[in-house]
Amino acid sequence: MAVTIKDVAKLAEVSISTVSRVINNSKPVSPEARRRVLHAIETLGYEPNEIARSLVTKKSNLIGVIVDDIGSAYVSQIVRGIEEIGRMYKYDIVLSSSYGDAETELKFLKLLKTKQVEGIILVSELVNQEVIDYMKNTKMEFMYINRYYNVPELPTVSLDHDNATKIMMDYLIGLGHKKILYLTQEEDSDKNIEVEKVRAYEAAMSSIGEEPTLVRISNHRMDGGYKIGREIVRLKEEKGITAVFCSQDELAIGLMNYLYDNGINIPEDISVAGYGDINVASIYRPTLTTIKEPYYDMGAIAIRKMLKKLIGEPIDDEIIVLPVRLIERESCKKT
Amino acid sequence: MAVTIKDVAKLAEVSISTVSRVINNSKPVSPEARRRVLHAIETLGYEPNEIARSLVTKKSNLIGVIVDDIGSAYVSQIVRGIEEIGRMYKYDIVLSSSYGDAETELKFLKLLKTKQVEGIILVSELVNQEVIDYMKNTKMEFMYINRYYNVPELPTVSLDHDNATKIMMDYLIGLGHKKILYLTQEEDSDKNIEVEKVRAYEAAMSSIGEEPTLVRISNHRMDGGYKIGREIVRLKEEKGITAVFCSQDELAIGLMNYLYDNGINIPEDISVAGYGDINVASIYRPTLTTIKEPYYDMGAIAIRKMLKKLIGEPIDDEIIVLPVRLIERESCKKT
DNA sequence: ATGAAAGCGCTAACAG
DNA sequence: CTGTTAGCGCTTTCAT
Repeated sequence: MAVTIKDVAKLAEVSISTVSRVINNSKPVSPEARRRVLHAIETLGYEPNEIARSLVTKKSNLIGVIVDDIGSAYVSQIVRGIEEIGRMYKYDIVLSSSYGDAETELKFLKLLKTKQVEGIILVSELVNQEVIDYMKNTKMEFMYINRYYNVPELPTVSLDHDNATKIMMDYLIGLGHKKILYLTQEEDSDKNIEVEKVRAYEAAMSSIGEEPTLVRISNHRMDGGYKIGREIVRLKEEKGITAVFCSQDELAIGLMNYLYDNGINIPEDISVAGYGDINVASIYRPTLTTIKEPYYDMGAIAIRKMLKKLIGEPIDDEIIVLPVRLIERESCKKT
Repeated sequence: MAVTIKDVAKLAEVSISTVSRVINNSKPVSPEARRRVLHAIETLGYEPNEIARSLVTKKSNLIGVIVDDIGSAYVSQIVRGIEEIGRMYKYDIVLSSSYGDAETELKFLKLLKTKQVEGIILVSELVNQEVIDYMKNTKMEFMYINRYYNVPELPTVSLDHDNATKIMMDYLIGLGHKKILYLTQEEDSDKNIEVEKVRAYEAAMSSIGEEPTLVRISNHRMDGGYKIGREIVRLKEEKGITAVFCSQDELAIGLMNYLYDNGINIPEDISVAGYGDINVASIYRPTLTTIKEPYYDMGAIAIRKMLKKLIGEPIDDEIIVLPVRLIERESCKKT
């Protein structure tokens, strides 16, 4: 059995209350008693049992984090932000991956609650009405991060996708491109952020008097971008597309792989732009011109807001909209 | 205040023990009582407090995981393995990142212990004698995963690097390469796995009657590989190097970036091989021929062994040595 | 400044 | 099958 506060008290010849007081610095203790307690702690190698402490204080110093997949590059960046800031406030992270399953998300939400986490940050890739309802009805602190969908009902940290899209389109147009293709997701829900991005894309196209060329696919991962490559090359021939703006970096990389494998050069033969700035974007050659979604910051801000509430610091209640910016690299060139 | 077992007992008009029994299915309960309890749980929305439960059962169902950096690609794969298997046994993961700081590793070790985790998996990139000593003297379950160093004193899941190196060298030699350069780390500790890899490399070179060409660098991340590119090109000219075997994929990718940026084609002008099979290895173009270190499996095996001990299942006590294999891709060609 | 005692929410004998 | 009771290790009144 591990050494407890009782053992320390006995050795130091004081009561357990006194031991507790020196551990927590909660009340004045005579120098002499403090010395003996400290010495006892030292010789016994005592370490307080946080579980027992939590039971009485109702503070677990735990934040639950449910992610889609910790193996996903952008997710791990978000978690990095959460973890690093949480640490500064002495909070630990309990991590669960839902692997895109809606039921699992809900299950973990409940499970983490039983573990007495003080708040939950959910990094999701889907929109789950059950989760929304559950979270609206429980008073646990909560923060929602979703790269693909807007869920205004839940507290979140959001990005100005409309503006970001505009910036990229302006950049491409500034480079002389007119026939710009936008590779996006299939229409599923009006919560999909692609609806506003598509709208911004179409507005930009119309501003230069061009017809939009939209390609929609269901698989927004790399292989999705790869598989659609053929179709895009066809469109390039048929419509004279000179630039492809991909709604996600993964799509862009997949597409560039297809083009590489088929002897088409980037950016000489065609320009490709991404959205997200995942890790590989700067590693891949040619490096990918893209919009930087600040993943680390998204995690950091999410937990910081949560912690402020938990700690009772004054909270800036407005919705935080993080800046997005254009990262100009090699994959797009003047036409 | 949250609803407790007492509230349920009162509403169901039974004792709290009965409630406990139905929750845990630990002892027979009359159908009638069970029905009432279940009903009460339902109407009150009762969820057991795992903290309280842990305090008495001494089972937290928590595994502490300390990693170097969750944002690192191979690390997140290991964690994925840990998390996924842990989940199957109803264990949750408490995650901490040490960011390569030895003191932080130790601090987290102690911290997690106070949180009553049942075991700790440490994914480290350094060798920390204090950690070794601490873990040898505490009876907490422990598992050590280190991509760069062997620490035989600690339970671990290891890879057969000697064999892996041999396999790669045989492959390269089979392709007709003779002047093969090995890009490795600076000599620091005899625990560095590079000592056995270098030995295997040298043996292979000597078997074909060639002098080894070793290049050592301190920075084994991507920019390290990039920066050494110039020197490697020089060696290529001077010694007629036709293939570069990099001790880590990161190095290989960095090097390929340098070569790309300087108009040198892979594999036409020079072959490049990696070690690790990190995510980008298959994404980058040309795709990287490499040795697959099974990161996911390493995490999965580590926690599985730990859980077996925790659960008391019979344990196969031998050291598990995971297979490594050659992944033949595009970056190496016949000379 | 210190100790005694109550109690956090739950499980596990123990008795019936 | 069920209720009573004693704790798990700790914090926190409440006295002194």
